Amino acid sequence: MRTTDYLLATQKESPAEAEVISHKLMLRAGLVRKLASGLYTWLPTGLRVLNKVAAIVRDEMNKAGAIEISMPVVQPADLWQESKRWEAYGPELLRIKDRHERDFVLGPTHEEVVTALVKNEVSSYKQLPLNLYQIQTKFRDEVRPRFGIMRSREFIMKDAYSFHLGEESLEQTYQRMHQAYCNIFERIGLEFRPVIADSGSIGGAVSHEFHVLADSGEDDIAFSDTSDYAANIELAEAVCLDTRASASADISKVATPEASSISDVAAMLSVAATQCIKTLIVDADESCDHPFVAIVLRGDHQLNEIKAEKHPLVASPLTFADEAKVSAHLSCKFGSIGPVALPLPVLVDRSAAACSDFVCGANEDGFHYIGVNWERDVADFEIVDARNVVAGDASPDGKGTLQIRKGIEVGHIFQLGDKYSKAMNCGVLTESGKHEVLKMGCYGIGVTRIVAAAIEQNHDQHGIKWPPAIAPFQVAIIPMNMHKSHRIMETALKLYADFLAENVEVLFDDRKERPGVMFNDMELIGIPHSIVIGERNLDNQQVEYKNRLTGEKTLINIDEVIAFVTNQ
RNA sequence: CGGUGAGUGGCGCAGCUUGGUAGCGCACUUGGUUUGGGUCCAAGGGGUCGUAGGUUCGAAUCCUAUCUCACCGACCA
Repeated sequence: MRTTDYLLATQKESPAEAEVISHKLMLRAGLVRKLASGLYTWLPTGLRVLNKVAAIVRDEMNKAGAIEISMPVVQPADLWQESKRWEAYGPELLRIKDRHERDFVLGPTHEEVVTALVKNEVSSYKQLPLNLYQIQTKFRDEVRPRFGIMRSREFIMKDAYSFHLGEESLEQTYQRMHQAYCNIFERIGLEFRPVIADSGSIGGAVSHEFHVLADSGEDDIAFSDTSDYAANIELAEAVCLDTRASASADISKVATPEASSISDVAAMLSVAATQCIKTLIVDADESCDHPFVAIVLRGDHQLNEIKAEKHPLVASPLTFADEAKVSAHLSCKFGSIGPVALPLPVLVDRSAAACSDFVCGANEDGFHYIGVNWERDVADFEIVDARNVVAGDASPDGKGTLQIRKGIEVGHIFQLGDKYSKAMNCGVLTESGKHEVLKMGCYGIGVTRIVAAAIEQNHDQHGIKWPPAIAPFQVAIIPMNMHKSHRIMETALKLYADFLAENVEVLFDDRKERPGVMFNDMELIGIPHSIVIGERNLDNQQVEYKNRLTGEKTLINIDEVIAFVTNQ
C-alpha cells in the first residue's frame, strides 16, 4: 500500500475526550473515529488490525472443532420473552419496533437465537456434541460507554455456544475452549491470565475469565506467586490461617465520642485497625425473620459484595441498609454498631472471627466495647467468607501467597448447564429414545476490546508497538526526499515491489514529506519493521533497518533486505 | 440515574466577567525555501459560535429552555 493511495488519518494532538492511552493512540494513529457515544467507525488501519485479531480467533476456533455460523443482529422479542430475559436483561437491551409495531431487540448476545436454532435443527444424540460460533456485531446499551472502544455500545464479539448430552461432554468442550483461548492470546502476543470468575447474569456454575494484564484494567485479579491459582477478586476465596487466641481481657465499655470510622476509633484507642472489627448492615432476604443482616469484617478489610449476596439470609442484589431505618431499629448510628447482643443475624468473616480481645461498636452512640471475644461475648454468629482478598493473603490452593494486579477482561467462558435449553425446551432423543434437555456452554471473546487491550499493554511515548501478529502492516518503507533523487525512488520502488512479491504487508510512504514527519507517523502507527532509504547509505548500497519493538537499528545491503526482514 | 465540567472551521484552544462586524496554533490549498526526526516565509480557502426562544438599536458574550459530549460514581461484558 502506498500512503498516497491510503487514508492514513494520523493526528498530532489527541481529542480532549480521550482519557486512557489506548483511546488516545487509537484516535491519533487513525484507527477509529467516534460517531456518537460508544459508536465508532473503524478506519483502514484499525480495520486491518481488527481483521487480524478476528482471523486468529477464527483459526483457533476452527482448530478446536467449532463451526462458524452467522446469526442476525436484530432478534424478535418473543425469543427473549421465552427465556425470561426480556424482563431480566434491563435497559442495556436495546428494544426497537418494526413498521408493524412488533417488538425486536438488537442482540447483546445470542443464547436465545442459537438455542432456538439447535432446537429446530438438531434432534438426535448422534449430532452431538455441537459447538457453533460467530464473529459478529453486538449491541449493548451501556449506562456509560467509556475508554473509547474498550467499553463501547456496539462492538464485535466472537461468541460460541456448545450443546451436549450430559455434563461430561460439556466439561470436555469447556476444557478445549479454555485451551483454544490460551492459544489465541498467546498467538496474538499478549500477557494474559485465565482466572476463576463469577458467572454473573449469564448464569451457570463454572466460569473462567481471560484477562490481559494492564494497569488501566477495570478488574482486580488475584493470583498466587507460586502456583497457577488465579481468580477475579470478586470470587477469590479469602482463607484465614490464623487461629483465635484465647481471651485475655474482660469486656468493657469505653466512651468514643465523635469516633465512628475504624480509623477514628483505632486512633482514639491507640489500637491497630486489625484489632478492630466493623459491622456492616445490609438488607435481609425476604425469607429472613429480620429486616437486616449484620456482616462483620476485620477493620482493615473490605466487604466483597458478590460473595456476601450469595448468602441465603442476604438480599440479592446486595443493598446497604438505609441508615435512618437502621437507627430506628437499633437506636444507634452505623458507626456504633457491634455484634454484642445485636438483635440481628450476625455473619462474621473468617478473619474477623480469628480476632480476640477486639474492639467493636457498643450499639450505643458514642461508645465502643474493648476486650470483646467471640462466643464468650457474642453467642450466636455464623462464620463466612465475605471479604476481598488483599495482597499477601494465603492462596486458597494452599500454595504461596496472593498478588493482585489489574486486568482487562477480553474473554469469558461459561458452563451454562440447562438454563437456556430448559427454558426453551431444547433437547434431543437419546439412544434409548427418550427426550433429554441439552447442557450448554458459551464462550465469548471481545474482538474489538482486544485491539484496545493490546495497545494498553504495548506502547511507548512515540505511539503503538503492535505485536507483529496483529500489526496493520509488517514493514514501512521510508524513502527520504524521494522526489529529489532518482536512485532513492528506484530503490524504494524496487523494495516495494519485492515485498509485495513476497506477500509481505508493506506500507510505502511515498508522500512528499520531510523525514521527521514520516518517522513519527510510522512509529505512531506502530509498524514493527522500517526500511529507511537515504542518499548517505545508498553510496554503500545500503539501507537502514529499524525495529519498532526493540529500537534496534542496523545497516543492511540492499539485496539482502527482503531476506533479512522476512527472517525477523 | 447522581455529581462535575465542556460545546466557537477537520483537531487543540482563546474570546464571554464589562454586549459593538469572530481570532490563534495545527491541519488543508498555492508559491518559494528547507531536507536523516513534526523546517521557515508569504498568500489563501473554510465557522448558522450545539439548538430554540427571550432581553437589546445590536448577542459567541446576558436570561430561559433544550440537546449533545466527556470525566467521577452507581451499574455491567
